[in-house]
Amino acid sequence: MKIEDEIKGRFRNEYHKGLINLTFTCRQLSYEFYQSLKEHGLAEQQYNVLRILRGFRSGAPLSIGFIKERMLDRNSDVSRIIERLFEKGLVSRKENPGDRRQKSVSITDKGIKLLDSMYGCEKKADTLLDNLTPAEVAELNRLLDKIREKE
Amino acid sequence: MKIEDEIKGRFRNEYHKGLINLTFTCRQLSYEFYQSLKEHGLAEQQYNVLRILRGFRSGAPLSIGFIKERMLDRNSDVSRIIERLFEKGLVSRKENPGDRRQKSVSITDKGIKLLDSMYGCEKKADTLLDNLTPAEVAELNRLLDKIREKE
DNA sequence: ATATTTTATATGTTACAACATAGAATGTAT
DNA sequence: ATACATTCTATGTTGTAACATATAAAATAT
Repeated sequence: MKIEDEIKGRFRNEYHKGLINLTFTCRQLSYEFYQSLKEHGLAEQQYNVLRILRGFRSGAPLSIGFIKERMLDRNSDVSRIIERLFEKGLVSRKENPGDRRQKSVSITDKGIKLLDSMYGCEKKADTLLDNLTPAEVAELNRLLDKIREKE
Repeated sequence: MKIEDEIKGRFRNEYHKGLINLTFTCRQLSYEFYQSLKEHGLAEQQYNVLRILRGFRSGAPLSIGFIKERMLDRNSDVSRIIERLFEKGLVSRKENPGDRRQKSVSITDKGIKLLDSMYGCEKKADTLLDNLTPAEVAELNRLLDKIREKE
């Protein structure tokens, strides 16, 4: 549906409309994805952290900072996200003897099993932009990259 | 910058990349906008509510539900956002005598003055997509509308 | 070796999203 | 008129973002 019909409001100009459209679309997609995560009891950021832990399993254990750098939001509050995953038994966390400032975090077998059972969520993520043709997705990526291209 | 270089991660496919790119770009834009709001002591949702209250001033006072319908996020916790604005003296809030379930909410003079002093924020919002040409913004809007076009 | 700076993480605060539930007022059915 | 359903708002909970500050450990300077 056109954004004008979804939002009960008017736009000052096309650029304003684009901004609202971006925000609105993002929010809807994130909501749809969240619905598929919810049944597994994971919040979005917890899922992201678990995936990083699984993805870099060969380099495990990882430090909080290493995980943080790989989050979409680099200011993510990884300490507390790990804390919640730890309480659920999905990750282990110990002091790093080599550098006692750091924590050594690893995904547990339980965490791996949970992620494996969530393959459908990964599939879901890949379908969220399904309405676009490959050429359109490429164009979308180009436009988004360009938006962020500040001098 | 291309999303591949901003994110320390790999993408399963173009669609996955598009989704991450959307999320990442949105987050960056929202952050930039937030920076311009911050100096005025308003959070993003508080600003949005104030703008709705000013925009529909002719029909004031408004109910919580009316405001909620006009928020980008229709599940917004308007009760508590209004509560915070009320504490700052930016809105008034009384029981609606016509329907005592409802609250009658209006923006105060102080609220109007604050918004007037925030004209720069409005300008800021209009520049966030400045890197795109008008044709590109139109194309972006078309793509975003199409993404949401589920049967 | 001691002092200073930097790094890694934790913690506290405010604002919000998403959700569930509760309560009062209103509308509707009988 | 009374029972039931619906509407509107408030409130409680969990998870997170953004920010500031704290603290311990490590690196560096002197």
